[in-house]
Amino acid sequence: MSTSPSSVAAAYALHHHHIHTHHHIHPFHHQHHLETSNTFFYPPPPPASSDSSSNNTNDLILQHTDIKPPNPYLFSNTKSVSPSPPSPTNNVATAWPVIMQHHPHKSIEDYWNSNSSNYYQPSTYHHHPNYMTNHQFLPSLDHEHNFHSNQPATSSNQGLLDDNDLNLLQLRTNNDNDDDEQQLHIDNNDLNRFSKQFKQRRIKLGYTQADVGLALGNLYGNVFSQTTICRFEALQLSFKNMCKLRPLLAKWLEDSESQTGTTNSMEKIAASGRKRKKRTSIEVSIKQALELGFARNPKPVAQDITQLADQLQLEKEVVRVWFCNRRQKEKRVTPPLGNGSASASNNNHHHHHSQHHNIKSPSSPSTPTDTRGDYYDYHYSTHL
DNA sequence: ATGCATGAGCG
DNA sequence: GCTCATGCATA
Repeated sequence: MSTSPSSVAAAYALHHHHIHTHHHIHPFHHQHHLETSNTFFYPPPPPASSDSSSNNTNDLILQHTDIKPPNPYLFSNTKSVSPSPPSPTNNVATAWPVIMQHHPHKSIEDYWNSNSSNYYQPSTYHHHPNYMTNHQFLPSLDHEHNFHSNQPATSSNQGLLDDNDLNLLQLRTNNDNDDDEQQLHIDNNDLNRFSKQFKQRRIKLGYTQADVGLALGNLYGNVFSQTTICRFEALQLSFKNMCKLRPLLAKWLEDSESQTGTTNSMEKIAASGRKRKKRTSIEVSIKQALELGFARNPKPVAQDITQLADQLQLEKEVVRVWFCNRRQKEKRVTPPLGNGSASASNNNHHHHHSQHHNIKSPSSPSTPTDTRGDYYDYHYSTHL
């Protein structure tokens, strides 16, 4: 089943070709409230209590109101049609040879204001008609425990499941009401089994991760990237995030398996907003130093960050972001392995002490709308 | 598959 | 500035 019925590759190739062929950085920027203008629904954001101090619940209750009816007005079916184009990523692998190296004491604004080659003209899903910010419809969930999974989940073929597990797609419901009264009980075991099964069946259907992400957009109004689908399958998202995505993916799987040979097509609308900073390449030795710093103090204050950045000859912003990402990593359902057994399961028990203390800058927030928020243009490439 | 990055929302 | 969801670009 090496044939992926995807047409994303072509779209990717087209888009990237467009990137390094044309230059379209001009000052006139359009209105760029894309999220709101393209959003079908805009429920009030959840309380978003994110810290472990907030709640303790053993079972997650998921409101089932997030799944939207199919979105028929977009795209037609191309499943099992495309002759399996080459991998999208390989086409552009060498387009941007320059890796930005460490550049201490340089603010991000300096980069934004310079037109050096440190910035890309990014492509983004944000311009897909079905794109929406997921903060906008996240159910409020608790998730400060039930963490104890140690699934490898990185290779593709392990833990094969048979079709008896189909019932995983139908979650237990507490209410019989069809539309909005359903509540789903999800725990780590659910997620574990579902993610494995999902991947297995996705592959069986001949879809790539990217296909799924786009199909979700066409069906339910939320586009997702290959990255997100990949992380879902590998349990590399937060518990809450996993629970949010699970119903959508379950529904997609159902639909795809029922109507074999119909529906589902994918398409990528290439567009670009502001340029994206090039990914900083951090040396291995530097990373080790950062890890040490993280072990010492996972939440360094600004001063600590400055100092560390100074020592390591990195931009402060890079260090700050590194710590942010590192903290997020700790919160995944499948946390980073390696370091014995220290941090791997610290989400498992119901601790309820706040851990936000030294993270205040009492004087000035100073960046309510930072200077980075300017889009340049939007280019909707005429695909194919 | 994953490293660094963006942006929303919250103080 | 943080968290959190998410993704481009790349290994």
